[in-house]
Amino acid sequence: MDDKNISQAVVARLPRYYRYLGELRDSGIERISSQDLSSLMKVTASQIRQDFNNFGGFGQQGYGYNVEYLYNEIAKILGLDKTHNLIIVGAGNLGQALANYMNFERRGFLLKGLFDKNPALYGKELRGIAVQSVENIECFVRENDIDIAVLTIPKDGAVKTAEILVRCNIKAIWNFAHVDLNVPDNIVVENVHLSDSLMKLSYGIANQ
Amino acid sequence: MDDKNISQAVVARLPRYYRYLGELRDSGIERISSQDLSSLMKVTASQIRQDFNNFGGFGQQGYGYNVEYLYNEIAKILGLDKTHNLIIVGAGNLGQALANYMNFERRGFLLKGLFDKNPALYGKELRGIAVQSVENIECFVRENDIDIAVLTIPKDGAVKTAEILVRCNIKAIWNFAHVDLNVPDNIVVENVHLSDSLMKLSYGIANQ
DNA sequence: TATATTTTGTTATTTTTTTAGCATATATGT
DNA sequence: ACATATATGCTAAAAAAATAACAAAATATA
Repeated sequence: MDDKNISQAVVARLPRYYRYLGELRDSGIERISSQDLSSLMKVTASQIRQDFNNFGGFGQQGYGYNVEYLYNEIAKILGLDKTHNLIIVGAGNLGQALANYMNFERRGFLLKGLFDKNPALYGKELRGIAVQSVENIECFVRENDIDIAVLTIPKDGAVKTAEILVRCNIKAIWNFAHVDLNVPDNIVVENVHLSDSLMKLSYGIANQ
Repeated sequence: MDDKNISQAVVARLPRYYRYLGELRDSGIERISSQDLSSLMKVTASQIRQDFNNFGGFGQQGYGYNVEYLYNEIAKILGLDKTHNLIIVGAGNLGQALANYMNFERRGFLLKGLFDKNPALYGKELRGIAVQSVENIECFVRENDIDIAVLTIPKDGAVKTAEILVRCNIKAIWNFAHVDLNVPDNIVVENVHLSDSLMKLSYGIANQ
């Protein structure tokens, strides 16, 4: 895209801004200043202005930011104005939870396929999508314009599946497996390491 | 605990060190230098040494780090040498996934209770634990020495439940709800905002 | 319409985090 | 036992991130 050197820290804050702006919009608020957003979100007004300015000037002096406009601009920055086709690999508890939880569909993330290596699950339907064999991943991804693969399988399978997905020119992998995937730079990997998160929590308890 | 000013960035890296050290240990490696760990983990050796030195000197010049020893020390730092009792509030797909996935038990996180507001689920058992009414949370937490509450419910419920949990002197909340909980400073909150994660991924696609 | 107030965008400063450099201690090899 | 190679812990430097400061622009008010 146009902007080049946006730090990960900034990107990581965007979804939270997006969430707050959405709530403001839903409650009918039309405009907000960085100062007011600051006290609402418990971050500095300066950081808010800096963050937004990484992507251009969305506000107006003396007025502040138009909530609806800013909300939509952030959506565009996050790529939420486009739809993405995704598959879930691993139809166990977590995979099913994500498939069913597809609140994501509202945001343009469309579930197109479900895969598992356990034949007992083949044909089982979730949200109208039948589970099929992991053998089919390669063809399916190529033929159905899949952008995102969600990996909810154990680590060995995740590593192997990632290799297949790379061959299929997948754009991004949402990785719930407890392993670091080694893929080319042009493929986006977003890790959700739940046990890491729980350990951070544990650290917090141990160190008040 | 003893150490005071450990940055969040350092803490966030500890689980990953722990994971790699565990794998090294399991494959029979006895010692490792920061340099070798560096190329394995793709972080600088300097950062590795700095990180560990926040908690004391675990290595030896000319030798490196003893894998088993370091692994155990990090476990202590993360509080994994103690057990924690936890409850899951919200027995929907995600709650069930986490309950069943309790690989966490190996690390000392013991599931003690399951709660939901849907009466249809009452009595349903997961890993030998029966789902009960959210009405019972307060008593249960007080009487069963619960440290951690996992919130896998929608945001409105999460906010209300958090208030109850604060009254019960819960130590930590693992929050999967899409909302920022407002609790006193002495209560640890670890957020897992899956949609934030998915948006970061989306950003990655949009900006290659 | 003029004046005071608000509030951004941007530059400057401070703080935090990461990386580099090196003296010192240990291990290894001859 | 001595010399050489390793590799930490720590200090110093560099880079990145967060915060503060403020001029310029727009709004609100009288």
